[in-house]
Amino acid sequence: MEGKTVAIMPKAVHARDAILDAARALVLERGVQNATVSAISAKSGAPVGSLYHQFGSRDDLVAALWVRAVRRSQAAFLAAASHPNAERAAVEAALSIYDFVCAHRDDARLLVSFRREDLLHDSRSPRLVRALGDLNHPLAEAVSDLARRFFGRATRDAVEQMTLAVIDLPFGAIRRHLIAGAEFPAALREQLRAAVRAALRRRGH
Amino acid sequence: MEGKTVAIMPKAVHARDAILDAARALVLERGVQNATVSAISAKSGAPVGSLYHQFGSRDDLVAALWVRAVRRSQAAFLAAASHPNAERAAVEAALSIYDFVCAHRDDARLLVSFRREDLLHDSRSPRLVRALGDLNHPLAEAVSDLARRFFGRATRDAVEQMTLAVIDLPFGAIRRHLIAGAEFPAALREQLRAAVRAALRRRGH
DNA sequence: GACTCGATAGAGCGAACGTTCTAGTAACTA
DNA sequence: TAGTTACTAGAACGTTCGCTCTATCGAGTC
Repeated sequence: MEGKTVAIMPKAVHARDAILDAARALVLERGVQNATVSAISAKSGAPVGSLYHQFGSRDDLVAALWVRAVRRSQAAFLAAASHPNAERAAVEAALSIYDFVCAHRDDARLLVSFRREDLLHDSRSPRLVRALGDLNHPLAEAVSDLARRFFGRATRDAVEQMTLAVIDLPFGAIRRHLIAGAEFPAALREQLRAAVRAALRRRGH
Repeated sequence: MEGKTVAIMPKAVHARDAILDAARALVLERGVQNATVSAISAKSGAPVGSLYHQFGSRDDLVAALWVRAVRRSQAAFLAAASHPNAERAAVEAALSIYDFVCAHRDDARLLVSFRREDLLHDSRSPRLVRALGDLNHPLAEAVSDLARRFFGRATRDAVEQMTLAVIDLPFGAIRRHLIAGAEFPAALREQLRAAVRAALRRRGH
């Protein structure tokens, strides 16, 4: 046997975040299907057995990657949405999505690499379905609350309109640039703000 | 060789469109990776050999599926964008995306199932790269023209702003509902129109 | 030192995939 | 009829994938 690096380093447990970072890099490089178990193993240095010991399956590993990015992106949104003034809360929450994308490019690019639904299509594991379903609860509640405060009610239509303004429009505004890997146009943030305001103003309920 | 006039091709037993429809159904059912060659073969009735005879490879087949949907979605957009009044042309072009999604649900759902980039990540075939790259030219030209007519110029910033208004915002507005498979909220079209108008009004160049 | 136990390590398994291969068929040409 | 062409047909191949299995390591406890 070759005199391998035995006993030189104190045994370092392969950190969960380091493994997820490796997986994320692979996804951003060539798409989800490029993050194979052996590729993640090679990139992170953690052997296959360790990956299964920590994550259970490849699906769960990718789901954990997704969950981490979503959690990170929600933090700023929830903070902005709690502004006492309802309109400012809504507009700032919408822009917090834009700002998150600027500040955390890799996680944001991951979130436009595939869809939550793509993780569930097999729906093999009910635990995974639950985890991913519950993920959106804090966000849905915040949007509902915004609708109640801004429109005076949280009917289905009101919540839909609020969702369009503070989630769908920001998402649409950044997606193309994010995928292309390009810098954002200088004026984009203000144009988005105008669009969000307009989507809030028109009340159909 | 020269004398060979318009050859009457023996019509294929398994029509190209029928095969693509089968592939589309598989993608919509469980995502792109569910559209395996053998699954497409089983669903369409065309044997594997025929698929390779007609499409060359699985990548090319999926690309053809994508191209067909994109071409269909562009037709209405280009027609709407040619309206003599520049603002109406822009707004109607944006709404034509919304309308296409309502009228051609399956092709629209396909277009939000994965990204053009996911077809290119391997970039094995330069021909495929070209075909997918050229796909957007008509659209890019139309948007450029809209920017010139509406803003008076087609600078990078003006084109970016027009793209945001007539493509990114409509895309963001419909994506979530399309993925969920839900009916669209009744007021969505008018809210989108307001957002598009707002995104056009603010000029930063 | 002896024992325990969670984490490390990677060779190897069965299944599924994209692709190829060779044979066969129907329609048109001459 | 014989030949040509465009397509049908599906068994078979080699690769790669997710995952399992067994052995080992090393820190903590006695």
